[in-house]
Amino acid sequence: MPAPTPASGESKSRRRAGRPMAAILDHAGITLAALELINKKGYDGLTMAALARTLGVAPSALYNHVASKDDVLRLVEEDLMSKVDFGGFRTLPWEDAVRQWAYSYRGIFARHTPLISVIAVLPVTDAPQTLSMYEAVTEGFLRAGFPEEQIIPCIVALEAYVFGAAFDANAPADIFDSGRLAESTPHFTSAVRSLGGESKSNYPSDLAFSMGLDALIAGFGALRH
Amino acid sequence: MPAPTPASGESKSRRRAGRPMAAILDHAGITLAALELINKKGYDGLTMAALARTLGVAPSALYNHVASKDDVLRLVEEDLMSKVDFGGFRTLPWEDAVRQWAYSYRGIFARHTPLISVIAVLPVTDAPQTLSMYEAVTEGFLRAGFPEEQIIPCIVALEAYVFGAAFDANAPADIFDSGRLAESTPHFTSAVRSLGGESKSNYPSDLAFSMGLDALIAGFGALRH
DNA sequence: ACCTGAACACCGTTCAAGT
DNA sequence: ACCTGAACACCGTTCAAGT
Repeated sequence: MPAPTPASGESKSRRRAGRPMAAILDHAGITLAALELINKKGYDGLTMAALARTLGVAPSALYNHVASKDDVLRLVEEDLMSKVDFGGFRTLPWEDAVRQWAYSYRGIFARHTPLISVIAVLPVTDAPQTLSMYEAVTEGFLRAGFPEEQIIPCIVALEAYVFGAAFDANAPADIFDSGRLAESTPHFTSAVRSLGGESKSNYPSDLAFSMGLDALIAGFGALRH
Repeated sequence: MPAPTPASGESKSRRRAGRPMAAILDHAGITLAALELINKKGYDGLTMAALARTLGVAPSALYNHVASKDDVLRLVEEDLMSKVDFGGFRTLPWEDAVRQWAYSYRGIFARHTPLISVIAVLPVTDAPQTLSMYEAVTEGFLRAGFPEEQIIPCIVALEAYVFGAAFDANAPADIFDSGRLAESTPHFTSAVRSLGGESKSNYPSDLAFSMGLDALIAGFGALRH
């Protein structure tokens, strides 16, 4: 966990007496502090008061730099988007690039599901990191031979799948335990039992994610000319 | 919008002076009132205070019937699940049944996206409506010739896709407007423009949903023996 | 330009007191 | 058994007053 140390050339110290830590009150500093808070206490712990506390200022001071808490969430989202690995679209076959991208995308947002409702409805207009991801992915699809007008729908569908799967990755292992109602749902209960134990991987939904992703890649891949 | 009229045989009137409406304070009544509130004011309008107001009681009275607000959300979720159309699995070819189910599922939860984070992590143990849907879908997959151990992963993947797509259905039409940054993302901007106007359907994400669903159905359908 | 401190209008939840 | 009313510990946000 990288501590929010101030940038290098601080001539006038921003540190105040009695404050444990100095941090720079700009978008980058706010983003860093928000991520630190989320990692440490989860999204319930991300309050404007806690954020201000981390930064060593009064809560109201934040409103000189962001318009609202939603604004903070948008800053965090942009930072996360820049961490999604879409590099494969310049180096790998299309199928592998999509797979790498989707796994990276899901892995990051599985730990940030509260952002998904924000992203899905957020116009991309002032989100440069998000836009540069879309640009790279679009280029990858073009190079792979997709008709231009099919590309955005493919990306939208893949993203929907990734976001939905990100929620599943947080599900408890016993999510499909039918409990007392097992005897009234025999086929379902048996199908769940046939899956076997939790030995295979970290997330019980990993097999499902892999299967669905394969189907999407195969189906979309056939659209290339 | 069905008004929350009291059940038929009310011998002692529950109406209080000055209260516009009577409603029964049980799980069914609370669910109905919550749905009415959500339809009228959205999820921001669903507060314990507003719910109590609708029901004509003090907020604290609700806690004699539910443990928390999350409990209320679970009641609403169960009610919505009972409205998802999975009847096709007993009457239609597998492909058509999946398509009908997925469209119905998405249509309902597109207007209840705040529930998705609750559902995705909620053990199915005490959710009879949800379980009966899973049972019917599982039966449909078995009848269609799926190996038992493939069924749950297929359902999980389809559900992930449906939930993700439910978010998209709420996106504004201009979500992909790259704005001032258009010239730095030429391929993406051009791909968006090639989609044409909004003439085709209500939701701009309908084409994407249809394409992804086709791919999942084709890919999974090949697993039957 | 940017901060503080007080205040506002809410939240969900608890609990003693009533009937 | 189930309700009321008061209270608690919070929220996000605004704004006059300072520097």
